[in-house]
Amino acid sequence: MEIKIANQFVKTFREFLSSKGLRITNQRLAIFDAALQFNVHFTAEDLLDKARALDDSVSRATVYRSLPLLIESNLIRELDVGKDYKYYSANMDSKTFQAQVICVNCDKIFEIDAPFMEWYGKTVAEKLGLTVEGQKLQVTARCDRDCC
Amino acid sequence: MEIKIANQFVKTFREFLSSKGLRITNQRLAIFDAALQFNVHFTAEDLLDKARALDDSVSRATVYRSLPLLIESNLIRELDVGKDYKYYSANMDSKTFQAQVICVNCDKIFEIDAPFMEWYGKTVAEKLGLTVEGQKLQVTARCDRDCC
DNA sequence: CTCGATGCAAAATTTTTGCAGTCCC
DNA sequence: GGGACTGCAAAAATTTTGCATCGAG
Repeated sequence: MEIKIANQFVKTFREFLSSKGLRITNQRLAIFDAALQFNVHFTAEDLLDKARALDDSVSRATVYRSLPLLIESNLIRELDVGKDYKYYSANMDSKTFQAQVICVNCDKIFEIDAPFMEWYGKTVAEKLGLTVEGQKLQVTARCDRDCC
Repeated sequence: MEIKIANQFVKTFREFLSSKGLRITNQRLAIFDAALQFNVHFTAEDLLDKARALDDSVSRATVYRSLPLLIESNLIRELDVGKDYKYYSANMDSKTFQAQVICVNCDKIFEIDAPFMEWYGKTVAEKLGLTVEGQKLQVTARCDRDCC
């Protein structure tokens, strides 16, 4: 069943590429497959490693060139939590707005639904006469003992 | 009067350095003075330029080594809006929590009071059993025509 | 076949660091 | 005078890019 779900996403990805007139290459498929294998957030370098396990011809450059496509296709989300590198995660169709809680002790990232925020940010931006494109709420926190 | 206010902050900075057993050097003073001259957000490179106008012996390394001090002293705030470099701004004692609205058209950063958010983020993190260290709300938006 | 896509390595960009010399206290 | 501080340039670290080659359609 897991595999069926993954196949569903792969199909969506292939359709996205086709609709944009982009080519369906082994490398792009390997990178996307690799992204789906992560249960937690991953970095570009993590993704390169796992993609190479599927197709060892995948290069770092192609990973970096593919990430914007995956984001544009809405199948991957980018998470900038203020580190020098970015995190990514497969976007399993979570429709509601999510806030991130980042633990400074264990570096774990919790994502929690915060549907109210969407309204709040929109209201704030519209007061300035701007059109909202996106928003994020990040809480930096510290685990006392047993969070990890 | 502007100058008097600035002098007040400079005094605070000198006291901060002394209390930490750090030395009061011309370079550190020039960098801090330069930071106070900005009316808008600035980057490390902006700060280097302006600090060099006050003391041309200031090096890039010293700017980068001073920024953490200025942040720790609570006289400067760091703003990571997801670009590859960071923004900074003199922290003129704004006590309330502020959200940032970043325009993708003109790159302008608006800061608005959002005191409610502080409570919201805290509540969310505490539900996870974590202690809040800090938080930020960022809205990415687009100006239609006359915002800049 | 054609042109988009890739791999490689070099470049770019921001920030950090090692080291020898400087100057605050 | 001693050790914190600085400047310089090289190093880090992540991401981007130029170019020759490859391969999807």
